[in-house]
Amino acid sequence: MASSTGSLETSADSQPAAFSFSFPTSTSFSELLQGAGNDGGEGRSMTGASRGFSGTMANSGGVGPKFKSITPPSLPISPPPISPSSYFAIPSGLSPTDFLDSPVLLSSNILQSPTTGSFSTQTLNWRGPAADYQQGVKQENKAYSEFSFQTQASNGTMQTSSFYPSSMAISLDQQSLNYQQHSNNAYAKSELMAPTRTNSSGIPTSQASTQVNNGGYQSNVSHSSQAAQTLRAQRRSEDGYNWRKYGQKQVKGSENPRSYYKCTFPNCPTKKKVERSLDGQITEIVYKGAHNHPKPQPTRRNSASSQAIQASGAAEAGPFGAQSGILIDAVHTPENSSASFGDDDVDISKSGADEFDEDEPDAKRWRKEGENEGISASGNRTVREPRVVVQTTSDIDILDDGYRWRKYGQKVVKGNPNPRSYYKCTTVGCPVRKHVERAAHDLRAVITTYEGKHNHDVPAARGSGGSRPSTDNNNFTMAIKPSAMVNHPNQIAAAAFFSNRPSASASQAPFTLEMMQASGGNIGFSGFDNSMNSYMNQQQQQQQQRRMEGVFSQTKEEPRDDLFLDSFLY
DNA sequence: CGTATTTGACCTCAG
DNA sequence: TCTGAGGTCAAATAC
Repeated sequence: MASSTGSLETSADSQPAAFSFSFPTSTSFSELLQGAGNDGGEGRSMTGASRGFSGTMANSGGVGPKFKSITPPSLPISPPPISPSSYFAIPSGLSPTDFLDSPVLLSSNILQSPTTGSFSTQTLNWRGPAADYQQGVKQENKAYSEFSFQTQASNGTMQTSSFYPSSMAISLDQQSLNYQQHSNNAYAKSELMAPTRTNSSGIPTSQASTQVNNGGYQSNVSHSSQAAQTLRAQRRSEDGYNWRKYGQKQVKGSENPRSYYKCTFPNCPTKKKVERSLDGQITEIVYKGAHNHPKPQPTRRNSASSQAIQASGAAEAGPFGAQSGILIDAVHTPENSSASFGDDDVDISKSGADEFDEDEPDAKRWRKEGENEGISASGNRTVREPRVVVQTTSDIDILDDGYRWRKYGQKVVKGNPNPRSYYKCTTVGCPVRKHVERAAHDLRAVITTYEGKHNHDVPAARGSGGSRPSTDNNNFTMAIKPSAMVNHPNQIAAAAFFSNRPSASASQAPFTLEMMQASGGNIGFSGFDNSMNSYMNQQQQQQQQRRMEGVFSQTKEEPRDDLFLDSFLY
């Protein structure tokens, strides 16, 4: 779509409803795609900025994103999304908003994907390191089941690794709040500062790097014909992490081959699968598991960048770590310069399909995501922006992320007796939505799914006298048990920014100071114990929940797209 | 020569 | 229990 407007169609199913929406950004997805073009890197990101529900946007096809039944076209994806959940703290003095202002967010609205290196990744983290912490080292299984992009903090081992910035070297024990905050802050800063990062070869890695001007992905690096080596290099560093391809398969229902990658870091359970169109464009990226280590240092950087890196590294080391680091380098490096990163960052949103695909258990998502992708409403496969899907674990609680939300629907979805409430950002023109639900297996676990990217700053923090949330040790926002999937890079990013502590999972919505206070301050540290519960006791959680709800309820008004949703929901 | 990718076979699991 | 699809393994191959 050339225009920023897209229409969603529900799937054939029963609800024919369709609706249209416009994206805030001027760049069309298709444009983004083109820009992204072919760099082979998974890194490309596309992003769609805001797609609400995801639909895919049909690019050229003109088909709008589809919702549920149709294959989820993934919307925009940007480069790897950041992990939604990354938790990191915002340095004092900085507010989430600041991050928003950062090139990364602003520019393209695109977040990189966690894995790919795109912002998203960083921003979003999947489960935070917390997960790891919690369970000690968590079993891959769990990790996997949860979701992907996490930036986890690191485990002790990793931290000591030479790869990481000195700042990163922290022992597990240190994962105390301070540490986390420290790292988080660093992380956050780094992100702010460095929107892009470079790959080992000095090329901006990840999508971001590859992207170019249009905000879309750039394919500088790899235009279709790039050498395999180039591709390899990119893969390794796209999102700042190193990946090893361990399989490729043709997925039924899709003409696009799906490639499977594993993080090469020892014992890191993170995996990602990338689906590319025949022309090499990434149509979908799904991350699974959280990195349990900081992001590897880029091979080259200038002094300025090195600082950034360090910061990032620290951040990465933190809970969220993993993904985050990506951006940093880029910023400082010439290569990175502005440009590109937008796309990467932006990205991701998950396609609406996912979101609304409520019927599908998260557990299956990893598996099913690939299917359907790229199919336009008409049934034709279209090139779409890759979408990045983050799968998170269910350990997390939902928190306030600093934005104001209006509840526009609620529904009990299949497989979970707990109602899923649906919220929409109350800012006019902001397409971001999220839905929250408590896990069927554990009420303490909240699954939050974000969709779309905020096209505005974070409103004044509630309870903070109108000031933005800060990250001071005393006042920092943290994400608590976010669970679920975060699709949107943006959101993820936002979440990440808010959160300080690595929580068990990644995606989470961060919560505000107010919430923290409410929780009695325990929250921060709790994540290390058991996987599911770590954080706070139920009461606390309930309190938070109430607060959140209260917050939500405060915002009102809202448009009608909701109606659209409502039609689905009810 | 070392490392990463390719690719067919095998494994796992949901229906 | 069977079947099929997705995911993973690992030897072969490429870089």
